[in-house]
Amino acid sequence: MTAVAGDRVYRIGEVAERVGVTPRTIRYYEELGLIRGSAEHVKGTHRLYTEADVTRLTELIRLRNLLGVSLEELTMLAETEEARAELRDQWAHTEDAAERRRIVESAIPHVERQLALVRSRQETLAELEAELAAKREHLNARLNELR
Amino acid sequence: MTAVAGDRVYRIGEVAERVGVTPRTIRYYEELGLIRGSAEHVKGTHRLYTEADVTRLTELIRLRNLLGVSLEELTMLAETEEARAELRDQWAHTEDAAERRRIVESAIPHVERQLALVRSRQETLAELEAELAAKREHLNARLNELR
DNA sequence: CCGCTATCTTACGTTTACGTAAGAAAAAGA
DNA sequence: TCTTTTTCTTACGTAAACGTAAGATAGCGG
Repeated sequence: MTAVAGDRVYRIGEVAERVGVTPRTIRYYEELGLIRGSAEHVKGTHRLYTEADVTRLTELIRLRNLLGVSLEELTMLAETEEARAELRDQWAHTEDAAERRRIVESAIPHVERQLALVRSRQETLAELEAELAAKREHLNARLNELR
Repeated sequence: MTAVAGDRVYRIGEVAERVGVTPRTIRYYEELGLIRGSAEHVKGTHRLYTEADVTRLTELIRLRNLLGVSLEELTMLAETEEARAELRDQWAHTEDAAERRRIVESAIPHVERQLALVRSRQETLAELEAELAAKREHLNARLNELR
């Protein structure tokens, strides 16, 4: 069970480059509890990240960029729940189905909160778009009027 | 030509409350050149704002909130052009049509830049939404699998 | 085992976007 | 005109989100 390949680990520099931030940012996020580390990382040693960690971090950065939320709000949104779930997911492969179900179940409302937030933002953006489009039309009308 | 009514002016406190910010924020924006003031406001006297000013400020705040851009980017986006255009618009009522046309023409690409930005943001949000929806589906599938 | 490079920890520095305090002055109201 | 309220200017303070520097150490390639 030494894995199906793909359990390659990355160091902070490589991860940072892949997701488009600096190592400092990643350590800062860990410090805030936004990503794991505080527990499973032995102080003084190099931090190691899995592909799943990279995926998660990428998602967080996207949420930050697109929604413009503060890191505190982002922490609320993402919670450490998912990280725990991801970790326990592998651990759960040998565990009983009931536990696995509980984990998956707890992950769903979390994704739905993100979805709701994204959609809400889409709606307000649609309103803004409509207003800008109307404004442009109005300007064009005025322009024709002046000929 | 003492106006058609509606040329009521507001002081900074009232404006701030209406758009949902503090007076300090408004002064700060003026300081950055995001809104007018530096020129037409006599130092030491109370600042006065028209309904058009309030509208403009509201729009700026919305762009800031929805797009999450920095005030520097916002300055680029909004430029002082529009403010000037607005002001000159009334002044242009007595002016020749050529000048009025020039003003309206210059305002259009400005609105289009904002529109482009909003739409671009909508696209990336749509992508994110699709991914989140897929993720939710995946989780639901796993959940059914566990029964 | 060794050297070199990437990381680690600690801690102070920086930028953005305002908050807040203080004293003076303008403007509104009676 | 006098009082009261709101605003003005100036300037230092602050929270968030990292940047940056320094000295030590981990860990990979040889």
